[in-house]
Amino acid sequence: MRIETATLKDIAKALGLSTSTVSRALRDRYEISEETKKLVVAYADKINYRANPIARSLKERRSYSIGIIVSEIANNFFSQVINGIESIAYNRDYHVIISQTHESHKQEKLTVEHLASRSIDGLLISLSAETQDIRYLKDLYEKGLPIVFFDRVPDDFETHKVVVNNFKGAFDVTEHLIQSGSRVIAHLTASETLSNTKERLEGYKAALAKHHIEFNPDLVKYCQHGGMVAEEMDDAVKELLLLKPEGIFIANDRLTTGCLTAIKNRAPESAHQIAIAGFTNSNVVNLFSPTLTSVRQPAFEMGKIATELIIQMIEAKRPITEFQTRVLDTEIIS
Amino acid sequence: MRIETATLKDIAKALGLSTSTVSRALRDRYEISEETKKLVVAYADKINYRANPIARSLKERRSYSIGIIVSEIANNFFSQVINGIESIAYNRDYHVIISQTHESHKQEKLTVEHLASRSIDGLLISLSAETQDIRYLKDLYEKGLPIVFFDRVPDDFETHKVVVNNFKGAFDVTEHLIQSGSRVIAHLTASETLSNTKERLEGYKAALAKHHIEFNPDLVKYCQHGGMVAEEMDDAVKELLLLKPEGIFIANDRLTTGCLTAIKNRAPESAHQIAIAGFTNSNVVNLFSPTLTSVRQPAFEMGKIATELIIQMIEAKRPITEFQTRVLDTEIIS
DNA sequence: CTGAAAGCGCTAACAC
DNA sequence: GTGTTAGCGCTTTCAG
Repeated sequence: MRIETATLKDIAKALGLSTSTVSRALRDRYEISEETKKLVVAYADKINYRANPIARSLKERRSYSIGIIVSEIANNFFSQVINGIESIAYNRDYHVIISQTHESHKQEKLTVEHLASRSIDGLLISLSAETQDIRYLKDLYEKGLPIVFFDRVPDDFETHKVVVNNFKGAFDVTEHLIQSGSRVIAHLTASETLSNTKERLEGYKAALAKHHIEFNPDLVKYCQHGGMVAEEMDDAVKELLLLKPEGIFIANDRLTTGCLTAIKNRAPESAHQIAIAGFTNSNVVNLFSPTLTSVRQPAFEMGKIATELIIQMIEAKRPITEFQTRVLDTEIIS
Repeated sequence: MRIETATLKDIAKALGLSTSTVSRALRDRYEISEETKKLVVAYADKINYRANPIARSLKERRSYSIGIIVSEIANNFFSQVINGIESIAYNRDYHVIISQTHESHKQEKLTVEHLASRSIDGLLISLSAETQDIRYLKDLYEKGLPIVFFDRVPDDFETHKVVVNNFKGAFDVTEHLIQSGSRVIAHLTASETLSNTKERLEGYKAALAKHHIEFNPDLVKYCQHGGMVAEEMDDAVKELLLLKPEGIFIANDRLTTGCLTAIKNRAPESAHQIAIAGFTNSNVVNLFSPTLTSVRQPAFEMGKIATELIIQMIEAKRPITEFQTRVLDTEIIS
């Protein structure tokens, strides 16, 4: 439903000018006399004129808006990233359009293509857990859509990326568990295909190696659905508990809370004996019991940086050829 | 950035037809012969044609999208509502545009007006905590923008609304605290101006009255920032603890977790003596310690209903004159 | 059944 | 310095 609003034509008619003069006056172009500008601006203000962004988009083939794709907004990490994005975008006069994939590749592709047809100026995306094939993103990119990846990034795509040092985060927290006295440390992780879970697994292994603890593959459990399916986590926890771990390192947000729940339900007595650590950006970890050592990602910061990069790409005069991968440090809170 | 895509013109040229014929064929109009339709559809499929939604919006003065305004997406309640909204909207071929107010009235007005200028077909809105003046919404509404309020609704606005039974939710949970043995029950709440906190206060009072407990205004603490400012909550908790409450009933999500934190920090020894209950849609309350009795709102359901109502308004042939206020029940989880 | 043409609101050559 | 005009991609009268 379009609401009746004043148009350039209305202003032009009222002031006895042409629409182009009005348009130019409002955009403060040098060709227009100060007098006319004042006149036009004053009248536009008075009638509370707002340029129609749709018409503008159609004409200019851009929309002054940035598309954001995340798997779930009901996830502290992503909502914090989004806040970071907005904090920069609005100051630079960009709007943002947020979309969720719910971890579905199909949904992701559909949404991205829809955003593209809406003339978004750039795309900030964290890939869905399912996504393998990024051909469709490459196509859009090659046609000129600026893309910056964050968090879950593909390795075969040349553009700006913003990630955390997953290896180091995992290494440090695993070492933390070791230093707190655990030697038998389990690792609960998501699908092997995600870049960041791979890196976290490597960090875990490296910390074990450093402390001369032999890596035991049985202590690593994969949850393909990355914490979206309670049963899967419960099964994994059940099997893990049989191995009597002294510590558990969990690779992502949803798995962390899901696994905590499973342990609490399954083995309330031993829950407090096992040292649990995991990646999460929850704001309420301090309330958890059993207590949790959390690996926190600088989500807000990540959003800010990604946005600066995408705006830089959007506003670049000539195609960018030098791309950066910004790696941020995680923080351990225990 | 507009990506190069095929247009109606391209199809028309390729097939030796006019754009209007192609347009009609794709929209399956009766005037076009089956033959031509097949031809056009086949070709459109082949080249993966997608109508440009911007051009369509400009022409039709609508966008097949629904605007959503919430205070924070980093809030389980709202993100669940949004999921409910999407679940209906996408099936009915509407896109959604999500915006946050961060509880700022100014931001709210700005965003709503921007969405309106983007030709959204309808608006789903939960008012910001600051919002008093809804004149600007009335104006848009009168100009023809369908609006459905949810959660935080104004009382002087005739349209569909979806809310929870705040009175009953508060009454029940307060009674629950009483029945668990508390007689001195504090109430921590947000700004008095929000409709739902008012109702929750009333429910609390009514439960006390029913059980012949005298209402003590000192036991009610208001946090103007509704849980956005830690200090405010901490002060309120500090004062409350002096009054030795046996139970505390907290009126909203952020306050609930914030207050739990404050109690835990301030009085770890007594935290487990006090029965705490509060409104929250957190998915991880089961992990909390001290334990919490939560009043949960049917957020997903709320989103679904609001969306059905807004689509009904959007697609109504004639102006709607009969409005409903749907009241959903909360659920107590302890 | 199909085509020509106007127009949604805006911007930007190109006149003058 | 200002106006005229074309056109972004689409839908939709109005003609034929």
